[in-house]
Amino acid sequence: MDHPEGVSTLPDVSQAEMPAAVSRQERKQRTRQALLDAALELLADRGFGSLSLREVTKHAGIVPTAFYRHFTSMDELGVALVEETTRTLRGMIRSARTEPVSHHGMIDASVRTLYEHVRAHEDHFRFVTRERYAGTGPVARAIGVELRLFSSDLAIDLARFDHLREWPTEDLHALADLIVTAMLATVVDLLDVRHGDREADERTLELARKRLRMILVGVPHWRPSA
Amino acid sequence: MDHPEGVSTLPDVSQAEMPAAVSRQERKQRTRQALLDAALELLADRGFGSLSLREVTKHAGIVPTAFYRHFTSMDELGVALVEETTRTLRGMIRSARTEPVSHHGMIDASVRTLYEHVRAHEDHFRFVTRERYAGTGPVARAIGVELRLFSSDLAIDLARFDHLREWPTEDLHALADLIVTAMLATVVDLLDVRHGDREADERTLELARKRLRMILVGVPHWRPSA
DNA sequence: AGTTTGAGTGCACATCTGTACACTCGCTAG
DNA sequence: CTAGCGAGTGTACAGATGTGCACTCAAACT
Repeated sequence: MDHPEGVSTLPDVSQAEMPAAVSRQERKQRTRQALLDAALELLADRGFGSLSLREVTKHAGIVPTAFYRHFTSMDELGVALVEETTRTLRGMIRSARTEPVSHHGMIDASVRTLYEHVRAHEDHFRFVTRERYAGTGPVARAIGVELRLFSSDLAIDLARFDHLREWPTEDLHALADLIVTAMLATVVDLLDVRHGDREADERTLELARKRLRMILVGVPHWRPSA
Repeated sequence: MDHPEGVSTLPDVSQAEMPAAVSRQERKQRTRQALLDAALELLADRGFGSLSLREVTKHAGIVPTAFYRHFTSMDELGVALVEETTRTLRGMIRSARTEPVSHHGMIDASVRTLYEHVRAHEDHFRFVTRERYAGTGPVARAIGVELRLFSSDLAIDLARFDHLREWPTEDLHALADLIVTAMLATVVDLLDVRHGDREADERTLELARKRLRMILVGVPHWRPSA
């Protein structure tokens, strides 16, 4: 029972979908993706630090030594995961920007967008929120960089609003950080809700809106500079 | 070269300080503390998940199997660490409560208190901020519970202020969470500052104050309920 | 006094880890 | 058509890991 599938020389990926398209690079990239997916799945309930190369390869359906055809180390795999997650995040802000920008409905729309993207990519969001503060590895560093970029983008977007037009960038960044942090807290809350509990979902979203309102209600009364 | 120090049957702890007091329980508790200290030190740059029993015992100066005289598992050690950290936190809020409560200087005082306690117990604060979101273990759960208690305490304290006297508890909790989250973000910032960089320290504290002011400036304009 | 207790030791073992090495064999380039 | 590149394989090994077992020997109890 140790070798159930005979002498299959192909990774498990190929059995799932997409029958053809067997160019060599395509194949390689597909097992690479299998490694990323396997890692992300294993990371559902554990930290990246305690995650072995062997586990990942086993889960991906290849032999341990083949790992090095794709990454030189686990850390590199981790950084690749961050990049993948980054794409998810960028997709989210793109969605958010193409929303109605009525000053009042903006909070609701943003929270809704966040909610849908979190539910559509739970693994990615779990990964960032978990590893954000987890140690001094290249992974945490990469996440830090990415999150700072994200926050800066938000600051630029914020600068377009009336009240904020003449805030110093320093204050804008502080506000953006506050918002990002609140959003990430909401992400964690959402990931704690067990699947299908719509009531808890709605409660969490209401809390998220309340948080944002609390932050933003002070904006018109903020005296910039110091 | 495998047994450099002869036949010493005592853990490294006993060589450092406190010569006497060799009652049996005292001894036991002292190596227990050595285990906790060793773990905390090793956790300076790695996650709790990737931390082996053998490493900890080696660092504490005892043999691996002796570990079980103190904890039945690493998770239990982790929870004990959380409890230890909890004492540090309680000490901090006790300090904070015995501060001048002028409405204006309160932010400065709170940030100052936070700063001093973080610098005095960096390991503890690094531990909580690291492990807070790190996985599904008993450790993260214990931290979650403790942080929620902490936030609730703060909510009660907040209720004593004029503006907040008639806020619904729900809103109070939301505000308290916002403040706690901002404080924890500041803790992370502080731990990132390399030792002795007073300028960076002061910049971080100024940012912390700005964050709190941004949150609190909205308080008088908040319409409770919904 | 003699006996018990329990924190510590050392050895042993099965399991898992990362990675070196030599290999197969199908896609791709000449 | 043929050569070879390279993604995959299997074997192998040294080191680390958690834990069981039998032990020592000083403090604590009778």
